[in-house]
This record gives sequence, C-alpha cells and structure tokens, in this order.
Amino acid sequence: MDTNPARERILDAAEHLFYARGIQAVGMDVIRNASGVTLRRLYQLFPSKGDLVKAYLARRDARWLQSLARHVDMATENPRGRLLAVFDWLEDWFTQPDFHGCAFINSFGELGGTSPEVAAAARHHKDTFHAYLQELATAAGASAATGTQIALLAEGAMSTAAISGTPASASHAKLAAQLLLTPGNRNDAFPS
Amino acid sequence: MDTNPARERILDAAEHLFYARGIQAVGMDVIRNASGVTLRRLYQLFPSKGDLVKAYLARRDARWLQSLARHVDMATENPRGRLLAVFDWLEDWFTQPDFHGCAFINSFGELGGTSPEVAAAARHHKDTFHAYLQELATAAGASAATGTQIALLAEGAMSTAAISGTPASASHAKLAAQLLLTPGNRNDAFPS
DNA sequence: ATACTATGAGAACGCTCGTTCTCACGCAAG
DNA sequence: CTTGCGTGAGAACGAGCGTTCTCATAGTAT
Repeated sequence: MDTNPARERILDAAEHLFYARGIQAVGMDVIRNASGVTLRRLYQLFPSKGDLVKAYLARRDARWLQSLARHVDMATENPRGRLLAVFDWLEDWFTQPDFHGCAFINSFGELGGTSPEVAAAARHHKDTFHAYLQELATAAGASAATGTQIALLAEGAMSTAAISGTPASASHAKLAAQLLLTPGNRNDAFPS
Repeated sequence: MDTNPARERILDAAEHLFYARGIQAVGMDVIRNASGVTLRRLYQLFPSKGDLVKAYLARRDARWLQSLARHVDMATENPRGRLLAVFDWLEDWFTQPDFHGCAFINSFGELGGTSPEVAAAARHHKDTFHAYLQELATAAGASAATGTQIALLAEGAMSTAAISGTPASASHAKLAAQLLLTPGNRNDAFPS
C-alpha cells in the first residue's frame, strides 16, 4: 500500500533526523546512511533536499493530526471530554523521550524566513489544527472563539514543553481550557 | 556608555539579520557588510560566530523584557490592567512590519537540538518571562497558576501570530486572559 | 556467449561558510 | 628619516554539503 518501501525508509530516517537535529543540520548523506539506501535512489525518489523536506512535513502533518483525532475518538463520546482529551494527548506526546517540540514551529523558526514553502506548510498545519479545535469546541456547545482560545493554549503548551523540557504545561493548559469552557463565561465577541 | 560603537553596530546588524533570516542562513561576511566593520574587528570582538549568537540572544532578552516592562509600567496602575497590558504590547509587536515571531522560539527551533547554549538561552528567556507574568498575576490578586496559564496564552499568541502572519491572536489571547482572571474561577490547583 | 541496461558504492565537483593569513599602508617613537 | 606596529581590505584555507558522475558488476534479452 505505502507502495515503495525505500521511500518509507527514507522518510522515516529523514523525519527522525530532521526532527531531532533540525533540517539544515542533517545532510543528505546522513539520511542515506540512516536509511540504508543508495544516494542514487535517494535522488531518484526525492530530486532535491527541498522535495524531501516537503514530503517530511506533509507526512508528519497528516500523521500528527490522525494520531490526535484517533485519540480523541477513542477517549469519550462526551463532547466536552473530547475537547479536553486533546490535552491528555499532548501530555503523552510531551512525555515521549524523543519529544522536541512541534516540528512545524521548529521548521518555521529555522526556515520560515527564507523558504516560503516551509512557511506555507507550517501555516497549513496550524490552520488545520485550529479548525479541528474549533470543531471540537462548537460540538461541545462552546463558541468558535473559545476554540481559538484553546488553540492558543495548546500552542503555548507545545512551545513551553519543548523549551522547558517538562510536560507540565499540558496539564496547566488543560486546566485553563476547562475554565474557558465553563458556562457563564460569556465569550461571543470574536467570531473567528 | 555602551562603550564600543563598533560592537553595537555589529550587534544591531546581527540582530536584524539573524531575526529576519535565521542564524544559520546569515554568514559572518554578511554581518560584516551590514555593519561596515572589518572582518578582523568582528573576530576581535566576537571570537566565533557562537559568541556573536550568544551576545545577540542576551541583548535581545534584556531589551525585550525591558520594553515589555516599560509598557506595563506606563499603562496603568491597576494591577489587573497591568497584566492585561501585556497583550496590548504583544499586539503592537505583532503589528510591526519586521515581526517574525519570538526570536527565542525561532532559535530554539533552529539550533535547540544541536546547541545546548542556544537551548539554555531560550529556557532562561522563557523562565524570566514566565516569572514576570506570575508576578503581575499575583499582584492582581490571582494565583501563580493563573499567571502560568496566561503565559501559555502569550506563548501561543506569539507562535500563532508568526506563522499565521496576522496579529489577531493577541486580542484573542487577551480575551481569554480576561476570562481566566474573572473572580469565581477557582484555580488554586497548580501552585507553580 | 554477447551486448545492453540498470544498479551499487562512493569519488568528485562546485559552492558556501567560518576562520585565518597576507600584504600594503599610515602613523607614532626614536 | 626610519623602524616597527596596528589596521584595513580582501584573498586564502579547510571543511561540509547538495548534487552529479564514474565505473565495475550483475542480470537479461537475443
């Protein structure tokens, strides 16, 4: 199905290395060594490093959101609980030993100023995540603006967990999200 | 006072270029051209690029927090208003034409995986910012945990403003902060 | 068997970048 | 005047990296 096994091995190695060390710090031959493929095949499948970076970000975007949605779907059917389950998933993520922040925030920080494609990939990823949280928020009876606020908490938790090196920001953000979701907080001012 | 004018010109050029394009994308000779100083002087004042990066981050850390504190001090004497003024300052920042996200989040994303010094600089900056918000929060009668939550909102607003390219996240975060500050939100669970 | 094609392994090329070196020049001390 | 020393400008060096090329080999069709 994922037809080409060499392609997958390359993307696995690229994702692991790019995410851990940054994109510019990882050379093509390092990826070749890690994936066990020959340089010729590597360039047949990804004609330039930019193509490989694009494929890395695209696959990570899809998988990340799939993993989150799967967790939310398996957590509970209570709409409010589904929204809060996002933060449990974040805490799981932050606790993984190879956690190193959001790959899109990182690559935007590294290349957003010089590569419009990387900047667009980050924007797309965050837009999708933002829309997903708004969907969960409105399903829970809250406003879309509350979804936006909760997205800000999630983003802040990612940055903070990465830089501080601890997963504590996930539970802090979850508690704040709970407060923002309490009925009685009139919060219809910002429709987007 | 800032004794060495060449040193300041170098740091001005480095800050502008590093912040706009990323650290690895800017070579030492580009900084030399932009600052008008000779390569020899550049290396006399900063023996390696790593030293220049360290000085860039240290100066930006100090100036950024000074600018924020100055704005807060001039905004109002109402403790709650002082905390909320942080988000007005953020919105001003996000609106500046050269805004490109938080320099520390960016440099952490670029070099945090390979340079412990850059990672430590980012951690220090965020710790200081976090402590300042906690101070404003407790002065406003809120808990330190509320300060932490508001810090997460501010962090999320920075990332989101950078990647989306709009300053709207500042007002969204401000509104959320106001809600988190409303009395009646019992919020003593997380002492830090 | 032979000629052609595709592949593996890695050398090679061209470029960039951090860092250092060369060399001519100006200026102060004797 | 001249001797030496610090300085300016830029060339040079060495390493790393993205990308391409070489060449020997293995498999295949005729």
